[in-house]
Amino acid sequence: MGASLKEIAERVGISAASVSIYLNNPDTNRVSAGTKDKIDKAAEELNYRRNLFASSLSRHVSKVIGIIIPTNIPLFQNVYTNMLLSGVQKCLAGEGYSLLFFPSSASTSKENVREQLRHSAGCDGYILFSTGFCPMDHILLNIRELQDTGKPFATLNVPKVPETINQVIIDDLESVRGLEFLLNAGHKKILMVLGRQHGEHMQLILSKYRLMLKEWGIPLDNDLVIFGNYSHEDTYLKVSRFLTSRRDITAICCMSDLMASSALAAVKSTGMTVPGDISIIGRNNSLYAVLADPPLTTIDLSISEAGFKAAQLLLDSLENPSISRNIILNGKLIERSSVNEN
Amino acid sequence: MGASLKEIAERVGISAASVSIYLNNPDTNRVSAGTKDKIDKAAEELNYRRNLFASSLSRHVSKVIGIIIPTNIPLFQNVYTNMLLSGVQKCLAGEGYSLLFFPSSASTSKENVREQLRHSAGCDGYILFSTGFCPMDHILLNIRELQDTGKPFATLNVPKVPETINQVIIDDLESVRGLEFLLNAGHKKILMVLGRQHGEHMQLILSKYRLMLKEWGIPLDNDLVIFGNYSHEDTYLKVSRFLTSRRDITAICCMSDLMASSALAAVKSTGMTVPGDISIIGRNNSLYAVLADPPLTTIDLSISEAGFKAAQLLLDSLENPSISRNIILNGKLIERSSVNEN
DNA sequence: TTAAAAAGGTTAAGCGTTTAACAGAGAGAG
DNA sequence: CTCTCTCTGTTAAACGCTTAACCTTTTTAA
Repeated sequence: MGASLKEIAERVGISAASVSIYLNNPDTNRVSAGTKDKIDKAAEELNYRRNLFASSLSRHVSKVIGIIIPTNIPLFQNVYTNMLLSGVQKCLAGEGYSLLFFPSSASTSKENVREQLRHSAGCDGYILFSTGFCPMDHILLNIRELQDTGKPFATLNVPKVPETINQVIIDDLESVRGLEFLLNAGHKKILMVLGRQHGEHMQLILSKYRLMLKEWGIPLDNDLVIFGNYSHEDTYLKVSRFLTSRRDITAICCMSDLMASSALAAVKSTGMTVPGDISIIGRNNSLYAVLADPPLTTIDLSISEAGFKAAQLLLDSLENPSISRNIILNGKLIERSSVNEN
Repeated sequence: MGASLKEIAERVGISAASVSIYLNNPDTNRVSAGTKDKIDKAAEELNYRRNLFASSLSRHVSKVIGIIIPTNIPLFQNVYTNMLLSGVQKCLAGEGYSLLFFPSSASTSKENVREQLRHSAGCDGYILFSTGFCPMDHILLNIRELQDTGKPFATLNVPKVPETINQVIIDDLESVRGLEFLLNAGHKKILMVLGRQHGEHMQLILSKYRLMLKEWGIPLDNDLVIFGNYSHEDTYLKVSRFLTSRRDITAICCMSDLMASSALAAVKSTGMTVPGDISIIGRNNSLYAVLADPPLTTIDLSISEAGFKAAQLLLDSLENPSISRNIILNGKLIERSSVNEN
């Protein structure tokens, strides 16, 4: 198929080595100007393009980063993950790196990562994404697998990862900053709309939640916590069902803007108003929040920035594998019009 | 670093070939049961994982598909592209293929694709995405580049590609089906909110638009066409500005749900109601449409299905490079509550 | 005039896997 | 007792590219 260096070399009448030398460093003085022209011409005519794999094999460097997302639900459907990816890609592409996404059919995050890594040797490094619903033992196993590759890697918002590992995390306090804001605004009966119940992330958030209620002297009411799966249908259904039985809440705190938008729709469908009757706060500062009516107060988690930084961390440790860095990103509250004082 | 076959072989006391043979085909009878166990043990202990690049080089097959998106604006930020990607990935991952995204710093789509392809030899095939704002000559050049690789490829919603090329397209009529629906509902003064003005896609849509107006005997009014860049801010601004000068329209037809949501916000901000004063129709059937208030009538383009099919096409032609197929997908109208009879 | 340096290459080994071809030892068939 | 399988391997080349080391010939400097 594609022409090889050797074919170019033959056509020009020189050795493949010379062609390689020139193509990899056009300014070289080990190839004469005339020969350079001939190489260019031959390469053009033969449609030469360098074989990434052969080149990587020889150089021990591939300029390819493996993206490890420990789930086999379809990729590219989740705003949160997409924003992370966007940041990662922006940084990596800027430095000339390619991104590789591996297939995996395994359904548990444990097996899934193992399978993705199985045929991955050759990448220069990896970025491990958090999916939010990995239990802690799986997380630890995933990290272990990654370490075993012997390649540098960084984790992206994976909770409770040892400090010796390159990581960027979005401070967990942020998860309840929305709650804090609502409490400050005088709300006492607040419905929490969280993500998947099992998974380390949610456990952290839950404990923060309980702690904060305690600080404010508000009694725990387990009915006021809804676990969901971040989808619209699910959230709409659960919030609607909740509202048929109880109307005493004055605010809803959601773990994503999408869920906040769904909650908003559910509230509106009962005839209640936002923020008149019920205040709503989201999280992520995604487009969903700005497009909602009323626009949603939310927490900007600088998600794509987190992705960018994780990629930076990885590239750093490609240069200097011995150092490892942790970056903690803080969210900031974006006030719009979905929250009233109570 | 990562252990190699040779290291396993040494530890077990056999040749690397045997290890390879066993690992690639665990049922082989060219390795004894005892040896198999030893290999497993050694592979486990040494954290062996196969080097994708070396393996691909040797086998002439990599199980890697290159994703070519002719733009260097950050990836993973556009719902439309993400939905396409999602379908592509779902199909490819299901068949054990990895996805490779190449970097490129070039800003014109022409140079951009060339650069992405430059170091790509080794992939089994490619999928070329449409960005919607490529001019025709760039498209043709891109296709040419792809052909020059000698590898199979498929194009995904790239307009006017020769029939001999694997492609899935979303029928262009769909682009104006929203318009048709509004006309049928009795609207005559319809604001069109389109995408980028230059680019083959938009030219096609424009001509369909003009044709349809002519059929309905409605005079052309160039002020009723707004070109945008698919972003919220831009759309909101342009529609708002439009509404300050003219209020005689009864409907808005948008090329994406996001733009429709932005238009909706702009309309609401003037105090007018949807669909009371102005009807709005979107396109894509994305979450934006279902979350909007009122939920938007839209055109379901089965985008992720298009991605899936393109991947299927590619895999087919990996098996049988001689055949090529075209798939045309039709959109269907999803009626919700943003359009009134006029 | 001579030594050193520059110019313009070449050779050959190596990267980690795969695979066609080969081969020795034992078992079973005739 | 020989022939042919079957088992269980091994060898060596190949994939396409890179790179350290080497080699002429020509130019330059002193």
